[in-house]
Amino acid sequence: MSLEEQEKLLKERFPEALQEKPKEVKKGLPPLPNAEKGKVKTRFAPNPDFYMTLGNARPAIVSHEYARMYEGKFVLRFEDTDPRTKRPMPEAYEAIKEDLEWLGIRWDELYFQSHRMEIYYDLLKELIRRGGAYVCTCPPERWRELRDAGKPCPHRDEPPEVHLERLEKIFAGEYGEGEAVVRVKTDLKHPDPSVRDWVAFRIIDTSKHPHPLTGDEYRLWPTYNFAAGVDDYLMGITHVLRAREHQQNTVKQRFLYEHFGWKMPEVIHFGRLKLEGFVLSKSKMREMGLRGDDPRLATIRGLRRRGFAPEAIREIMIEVGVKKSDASISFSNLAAVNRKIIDPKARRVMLVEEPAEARLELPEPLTAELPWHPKVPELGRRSYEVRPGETVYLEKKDLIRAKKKGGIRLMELANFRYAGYDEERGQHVLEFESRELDKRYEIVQWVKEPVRAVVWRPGEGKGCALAEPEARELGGWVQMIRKGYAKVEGVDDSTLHLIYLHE
RNA sequence: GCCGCCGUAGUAUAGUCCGGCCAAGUAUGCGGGCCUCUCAAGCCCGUGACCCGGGUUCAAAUCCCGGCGGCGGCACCA
Repeated sequence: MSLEEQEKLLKERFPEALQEKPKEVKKGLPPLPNAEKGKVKTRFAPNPDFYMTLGNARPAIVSHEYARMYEGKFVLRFEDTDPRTKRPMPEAYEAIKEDLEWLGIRWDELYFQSHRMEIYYDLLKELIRRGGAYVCTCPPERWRELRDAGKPCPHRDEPPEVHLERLEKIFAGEYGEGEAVVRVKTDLKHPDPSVRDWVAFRIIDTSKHPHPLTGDEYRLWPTYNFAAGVDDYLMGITHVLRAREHQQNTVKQRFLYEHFGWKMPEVIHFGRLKLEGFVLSKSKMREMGLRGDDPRLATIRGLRRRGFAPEAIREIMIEVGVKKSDASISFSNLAAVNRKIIDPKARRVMLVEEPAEARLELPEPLTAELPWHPKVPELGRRSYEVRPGETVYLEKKDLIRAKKKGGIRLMELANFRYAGYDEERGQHVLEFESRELDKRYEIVQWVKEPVRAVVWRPGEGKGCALAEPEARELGGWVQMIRKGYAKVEGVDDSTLHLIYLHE
């Protein structure tokens, strides 16, 4: 039976079987496990050691979005507990907040871990009393040997009082960096050696490495696993969304939760994120030695300056979601999402990058009326008058094609016959043909009495161009006609600065 | 090396838990067309994927086993 015959038969006998089922097209993030409306609490916990990057935007956006979806709460927490190797960058705190706000992310609660040290110390003492942690003064190499052998260090089984005493000595400054650490008891036979009695606190000499917020006030600092683990509980976080590099940390933190008798939040790990053509790693970005808002950077402020809309970044992050596999965002995909958002706001501007002069032979002056946007009349219009014999600038390429085709149409102005090249004056000569739109000819942008423009194509460099005079008044997004979208940086010395965005 | 996670079109994602409505959806890209004083936007048509090999089953993207591939972790970083 052919498909058609089968369909016919079905239609006759069981018409209900052919009813189209309304297929739910799910937009947005998949549901969260064990989530209840009104009770979800998520967090974004950046280390303020650099500007926020697109990579950071993923946990920030999905965490915030989940809180919003479930009408829950969202926490912003700065994890600045390493004044030595990942020393916080003082300006990063405010920069990250600004970037989050720009992305449309509002937080219900704000914390700085460096201001929570007393809380961590109290909990540490409690943990020691419970026999869940100990102060270890073994030399690192010795400890490593024991760990690899799956054996306890001599301090592990000492009574809590000994450790509490030693802890006081640490506070009193009797131990230097590396001379003592606090370890959480886990499983000495755990297949992953790094899980075995992991370090919860270490000494950092803040007289040499002052913390930007607390100076040298504290010298015993919690590690990520202690501080984040404890805070997620204390702050009532129900769902933790973080990258897969934290998978082992979840294993480690589970031991902490067991010692305290706490319930672990749901933890979701997602894969690595790549953006075609960009470096996403903070350390590599730092090495590049560029300003935080350089448009070549995949920092939030870099993308912002280049012209990406916050909605576009949000949308793409929600689309990518929280899968465990790695995701590589293609630039054209990001551009497409962005284009849809900015296109209605982008005024069309005529700009010539490889200019050649053309003299217009006209019987009488002509005026071109150009709307700033073909579909959005509210954006207004401007007009230019051209007089007989006046010089305009066109793209070299367009003039070459005009020569081949015999003519050219200057946008909204008129059709011209290509009448040759005036060697003496170094000008192409275009002769007026007609006003009405002539589809035989290519429609091109043109400029007269232009203003200087600099177009910065991130990754390629800056190039000079000539822009129509009215362009001086522009701001925000523009579309360089036939070239692509750009962001207006500003005008100085009567030069218009543009950053090329995408096609 | 050891431990762990993941493999759906060029890219991203839906479907995988609970096998059949999947002859695999959507977006973007790409090709073509329509519309349009931009090569933009909009509209229409087309293109293109279940990592490989076995097994279970009437039926496998989905369950099982084995390969292969990618990624992550193995810090007194976060």
